[in-house]
Amino acid sequence: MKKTPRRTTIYDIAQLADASPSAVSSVLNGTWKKRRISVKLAERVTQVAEAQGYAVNAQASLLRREKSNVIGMIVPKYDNRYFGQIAERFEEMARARGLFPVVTCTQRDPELEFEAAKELVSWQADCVISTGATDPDRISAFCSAAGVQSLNLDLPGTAAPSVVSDNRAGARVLTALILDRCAAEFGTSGALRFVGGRLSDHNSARRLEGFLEEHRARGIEVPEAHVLATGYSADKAAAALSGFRPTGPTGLFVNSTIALEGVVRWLGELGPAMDLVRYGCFDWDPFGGYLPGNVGMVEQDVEAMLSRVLGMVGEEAPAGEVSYVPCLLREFGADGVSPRTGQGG
Amino acid sequence: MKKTPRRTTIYDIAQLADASPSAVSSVLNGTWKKRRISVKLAERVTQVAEAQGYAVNAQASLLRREKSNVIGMIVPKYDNRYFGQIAERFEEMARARGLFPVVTCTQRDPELEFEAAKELVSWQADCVISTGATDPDRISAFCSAAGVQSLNLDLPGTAAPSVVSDNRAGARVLTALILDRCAAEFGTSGALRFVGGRLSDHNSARRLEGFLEEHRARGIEVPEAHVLATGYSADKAAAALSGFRPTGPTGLFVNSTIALEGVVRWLGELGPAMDLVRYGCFDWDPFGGYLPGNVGMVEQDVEAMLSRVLGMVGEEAPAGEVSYVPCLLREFGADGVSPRTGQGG
DNA sequence: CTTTTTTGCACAATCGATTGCGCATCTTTG
DNA sequence: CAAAGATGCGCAATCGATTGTGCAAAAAAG
Repeated sequence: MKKTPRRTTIYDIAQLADASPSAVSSVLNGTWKKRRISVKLAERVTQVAEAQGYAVNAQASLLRREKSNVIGMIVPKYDNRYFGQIAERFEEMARARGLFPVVTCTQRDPELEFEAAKELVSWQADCVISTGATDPDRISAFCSAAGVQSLNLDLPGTAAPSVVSDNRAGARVLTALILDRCAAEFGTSGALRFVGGRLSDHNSARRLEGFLEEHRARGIEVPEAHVLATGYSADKAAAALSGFRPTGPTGLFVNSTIALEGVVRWLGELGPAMDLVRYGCFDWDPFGGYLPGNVGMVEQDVEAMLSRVLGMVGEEAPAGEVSYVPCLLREFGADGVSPRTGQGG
Repeated sequence: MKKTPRRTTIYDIAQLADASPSAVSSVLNGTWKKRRISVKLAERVTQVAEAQGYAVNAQASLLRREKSNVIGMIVPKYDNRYFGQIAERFEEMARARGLFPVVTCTQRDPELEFEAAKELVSWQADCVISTGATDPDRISAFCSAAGVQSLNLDLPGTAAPSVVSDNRAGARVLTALILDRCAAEFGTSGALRFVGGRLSDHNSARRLEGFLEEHRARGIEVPEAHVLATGYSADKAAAALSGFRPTGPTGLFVNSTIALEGVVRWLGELGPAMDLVRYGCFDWDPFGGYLPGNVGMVEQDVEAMLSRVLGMVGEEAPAGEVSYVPCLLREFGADGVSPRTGQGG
């Protein structure tokens, strides 16, 4: 355990174990049976390597190989349950498939997204997955020029295959739940308000579709003023609601947990009028169910999305193809447990 | 934009730009002035590279360099605000310092932690940061044998310098807050209950110290049965409380947001008795402030911790040295806003 | 005891970028 | 116009691991 100025290499080990570098290499990477190295030498090498605290130089190793098994993912944020789960489960599932996951967080910054993707290509990633990217097509174009596969997750693109939640169906089921609960608890069920997100965003647009669809199916008209998709931040959601003081039963469709933060802030300032409000949220958070007035949340099926996207790694698929994954609805307060699936066409 | 079977290399570019590979290399990595390459050639090369969608082969590049500027971090989970923030801010801050952050999530699995650290060394990381690691010393030993710097974050080790929150002081301030609020709202202030975590865990042990210290300072004795540090999970926290039905004013010190999930579950089953309960939580979550009965949360100062730990990269520091970072207290319900600092000695 | 086969291992080229060195050409100086 | 210096760029070695190939020695076959 002396301080070596340079890291130990297979050459050092070769010398110590009285073997050749090629023998050492094959022993340490497991190809030694095929190279007919004796068990005796293999054990000797392994021991020396262990004793020296050897770790392969991934750079040298990957430089020589043709496949890197590195799989890159860019993610906008780690600070909410959804993306946190995606990153965490992705690493786990990729590892289970013998791949080397490299995840990097790009803060919803389009420029950073592109730089990060480029960096992943530099690291010889075999595939780059763009999660919730603002400009996935730019990334796909670059990857395709570099001969690297790219896939989109959470937000679709046109230049690579995409896996996204079935936002429309999920939103419709959530809308139905909120309307039902308002009806059950208040007897009345006017049009809900749609809070948070931005309609230029694909997912928000799909959710609004589902939201409107369910209203239409019930013959409820949604006034334009009920659509408060003013942006992705707690402040913006709170600001959008700030002028509104409910005087009767009120239902909200909250579009993301970040918007939910703004909604509960607004609720807190409402005083007793807050008892007139019921809401549901698209996206799940463990504390969501304990917030007063919350009737349910939609959880996106991260596991299913990831296994679908990982199944596409190394496969050919048409560029614009979009694969929809059903969401799960978690209802609170009524029976409280069993999630029902936001299936649908 | 034709599909190249192999990625573009400097040799391809050299040919297209009618230059030598060494010229191309120096142009693309910015050292071309020092190598007296003409602006004309530099521009030509840059253009060809752009047109070909060139991205350096990081493997080849790093193999030749002596410093990689790669800085690795292992993190137990992404699924709570604290670690999510750490990962996210770490990437940002490291990048700002010209480093290449590589973060990997190890699920609190000691074996996986070690494997991940080894992998980071393979990637030629100049420094490995172990965050919340169960066995940081093992990682440090390996790194030191490989000649790689290692640092500990969140949980201290003895084989490398550590940066941790001042858990004791933070816990004491939180304890004081809960006791004060119980006194203010109920008039009485018996001993709180300490819920969640495990005392074999360094941070939990320090927090319990602060908890007991504040009680002692107020002359309040803490019955042994009030310490419910039964583990790190919502279920365990809920189970620890399940037999308990408060009959009078009750205060809880909740040790982590994961335990808080269990506590609010328990609260939900309490019915009206839940109005007798006030609690505070060590660790912050954006929805925490809206949970009924929550008087405050301690937020660890991620920014400060990271800038301190990043400041140690490349520096010599005594192995066992522990650097304590003050926490921030966020109070809810009373004035609700200004965080006061969990300073103290 | 040969010939053939198998076993066990080493040699050397290679992956792509970096970089010390050196050689032309061009410019300036005396 | 020659000598000295500056400018512009290419050559080739190098980083550490992988892998096709080849060559002894040992074992098996005849």
